[in-house]
Amino acid sequence: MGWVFFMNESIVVPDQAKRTAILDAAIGVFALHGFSKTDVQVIANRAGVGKGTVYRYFGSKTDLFWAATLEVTIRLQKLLNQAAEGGETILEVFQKTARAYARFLVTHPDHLEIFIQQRAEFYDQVPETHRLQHELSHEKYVSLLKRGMESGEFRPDLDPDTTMMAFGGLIFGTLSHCCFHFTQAQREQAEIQEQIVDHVVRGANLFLDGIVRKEKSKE
Amino acid sequence: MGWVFFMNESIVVPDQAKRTAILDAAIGVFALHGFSKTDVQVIANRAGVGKGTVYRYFGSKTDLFWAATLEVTIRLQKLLNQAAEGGETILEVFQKTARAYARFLVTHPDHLEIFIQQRAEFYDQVPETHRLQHELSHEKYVSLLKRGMESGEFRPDLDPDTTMMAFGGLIFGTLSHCCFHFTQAQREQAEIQEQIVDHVVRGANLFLDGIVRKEKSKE
Amino acid sequence: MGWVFFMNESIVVPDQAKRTAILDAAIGVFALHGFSKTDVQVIANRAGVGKGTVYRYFGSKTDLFWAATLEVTIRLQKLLNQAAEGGETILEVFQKTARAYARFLVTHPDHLEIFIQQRAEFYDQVPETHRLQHELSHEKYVSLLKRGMESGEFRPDLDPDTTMMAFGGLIFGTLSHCCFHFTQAQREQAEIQEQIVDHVVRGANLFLDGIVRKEKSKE
Amino acid sequence: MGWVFFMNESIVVPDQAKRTAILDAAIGVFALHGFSKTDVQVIANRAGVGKGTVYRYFGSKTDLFWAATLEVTIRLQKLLNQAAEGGETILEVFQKTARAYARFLVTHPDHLEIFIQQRAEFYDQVPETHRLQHELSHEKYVSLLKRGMESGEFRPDLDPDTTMMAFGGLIFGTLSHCCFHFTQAQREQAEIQEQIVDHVVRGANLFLDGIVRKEKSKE
DNA sequence: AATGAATGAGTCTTCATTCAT
DNA sequence: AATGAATGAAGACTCATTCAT
Repeated sequence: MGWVFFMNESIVVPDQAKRTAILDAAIGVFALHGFSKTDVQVIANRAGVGKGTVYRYFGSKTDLFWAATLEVTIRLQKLLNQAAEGGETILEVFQKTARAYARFLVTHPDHLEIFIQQRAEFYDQVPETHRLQHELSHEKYVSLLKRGMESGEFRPDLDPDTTMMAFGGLIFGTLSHCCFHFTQAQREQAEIQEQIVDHVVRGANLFLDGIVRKEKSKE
Repeated sequence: MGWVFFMNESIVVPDQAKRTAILDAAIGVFALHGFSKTDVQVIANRAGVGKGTVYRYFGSKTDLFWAATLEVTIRLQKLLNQAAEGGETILEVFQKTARAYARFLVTHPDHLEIFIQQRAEFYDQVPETHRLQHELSHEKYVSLLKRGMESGEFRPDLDPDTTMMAFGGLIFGTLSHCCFHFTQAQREQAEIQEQIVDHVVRGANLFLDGIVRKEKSKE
Repeated sequence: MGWVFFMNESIVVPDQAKRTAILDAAIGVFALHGFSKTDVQVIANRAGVGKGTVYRYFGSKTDLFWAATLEVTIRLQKLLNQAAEGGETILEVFQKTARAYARFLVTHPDHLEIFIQQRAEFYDQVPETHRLQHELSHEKYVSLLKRGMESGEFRPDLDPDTTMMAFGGLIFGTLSHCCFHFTQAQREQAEIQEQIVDHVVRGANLFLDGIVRKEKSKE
Repeated sequence: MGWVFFMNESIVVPDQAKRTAILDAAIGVFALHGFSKTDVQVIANRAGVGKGTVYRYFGSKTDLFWAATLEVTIRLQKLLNQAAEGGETILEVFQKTARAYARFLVTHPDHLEIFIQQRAEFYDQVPETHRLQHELSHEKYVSLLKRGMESGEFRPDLDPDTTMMAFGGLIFGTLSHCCFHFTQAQREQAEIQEQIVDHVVRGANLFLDGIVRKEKSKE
């Protein structure tokens, strides 16, 4: 699920372009049909390679799926890091991150679908590496949150772990729901995304009352 | 996903007890292995009937799955209706409903799993009847929300549709996340559920500042 | 390899006739093409059943092969027991057994082939049950041999184990060779079989005679 | 199986050392896994060359196997010729040859395995060249046997063809059996080899009673 | 000449569904 | 009505062989 933020690539393959082509095809096809209903041959066809090549690069259908998961995660993480760059206050970093997250899920429904498939088909079989990565990214945001609490930006009585989990769940869960009930066109309206982020960031009551009021008084 | 609230049973079968046995078995096995990896024979075994009987009662693996979805939905809906009964204010109705929802998902991880499987495997193939039921339940809560806005209990500037969708997504998404990262024992701690509901109901900023303040001053 | 003599059947299956049909087909096809080059579909076709049925009865291609091995072994063992029945002296029992063994291998080249395939493809992976059966039959003949030595029918200085192994190897090895170089018609000539048995039984010097006695008197 | 004794090399290849490396690797791997289960890539790896090179030198997996067979045959034949050199009587030649044969099979289980694999996988598809070579070697020993019969060393009533075939079968069959049931350490005990050869040479009753006696009197 | 990446034909195996008993 | 044996379509995966570099 949408919970991996840092990840560094290390697998070496003969032809990086071909690897990416297969991965892109895999993401598309897995997202379209779901893991189980996907025929590896279809991925091979879409990638313009032989079936054997898919297996040469990824070993098995399952491993290919995990690679797709990783790829999506990496893309997401890059985006989030970029998005957070300009943030001056911690709140701003969170807001920018959340907005980027929402935008990512909404504009890449196939990437979102990969996360959903992973949860549905592999639940408790997440490889240690993936799980570790998630841990790291979780820690990163938790420590950010703590700094916000210490600096007085956020309520000091928050439980950082639970809050971050809720934070992630809120965005991911809401967006999943949203993706399911709205058309792609509707989803892409900036307004809806904004509203969701607003729900999450402001709604989650991260900040002191005074700050809330100030923010409101700006309107 | 957790979005069907009303549903009335009409299918007639020779032996209701046997039907229920199969359905219970189906829910358990689908939840345990996921839809694709489930072998109908296993369901038949667990239900103590022949494989042919499963097909006599439900026609196909897919139809059996939809029946399981429906069953879970009905159970959820009954629970939510019961839970809401004592609510005096609209807010209370929402809170009680949300708490019951959270408790249901947390104490019946297999029921939650059914929703997840449905989303993952059948995405856009939801039968019209199911979709309609969801519509109805959505409308029910939307109209409740509108009444709350009109009566001044809630902020008057909310968009009822989006808010309700967010509301559902928040609970469902957060709980899914929570179910994935916590152990069953941890999940069942009332405190965690309460916290999540709190995030959702209060955090979603359903009410005016005054109400928030009052509620806080109670502590 | 031609080394299992006792075996009692216990597997229960719905339709014994069908089981036998598949087994017969399997023996024929495995013998014709060898284990690796055999397509299970061909066995199913020859047995007049669906491929799935083959798997229902035998689980896997490999298990089917072991079942075929067992079947051939059982048939051989029955034959040898019958053949030995009329024997009055131990020598006669051995001779009758050896003749029956030779006749079996020669008249059932496909059964012989099964033994050869087993040796070639599964060498050291013989299931414990099969190995145990071989042990038992080996013991049976070894004790027979010992009785012959004690009663004075055979040279008393033989090493029973080695002799029995050589005995089996001689017949099996020679027959294999023979089956390879002669046509089926030639092989079936009683004379050739007789000659081989003669080589083996007399040649292995199992019995006393003038020459042997002299040899002994030297010691 | 073990039936080619003369063979002259004629294939020309660019790099003889590389050819031999591949051949050695092939013998080892074919013997270890069997023909069907052998992956050509593994042979290439063990030989330290690319897979393409294997195909450049040997054309196909099957052809490589035949080349391995040939190589093993040549090595065996050389050994047998050397071993026979010192023999003064025909009997001695046979005995020395048989002993060398036994020693070869016992000390080179992988070479033996090649013969077994050939028999199991290619039965009746032996290339004409190989078959011819076998014919030649068979003739060689048959004519030797005839000379022994004419010179009075052996019984004059033997059928040379059958006897030679039995002779080969006896050694090969017994040794195969022996290799299967004994450990390598046990097999290498000179005593066991001697016993087998004894069974074969003396047991096969190749000679007149008088000759046996003479032989003994020498000791 | 040597290589090893790419290929796809070939097979095992599973399991939803049917249907005779 | 209930059963479970039979079926065969579907799909993952392997590996001999080819061929561009």
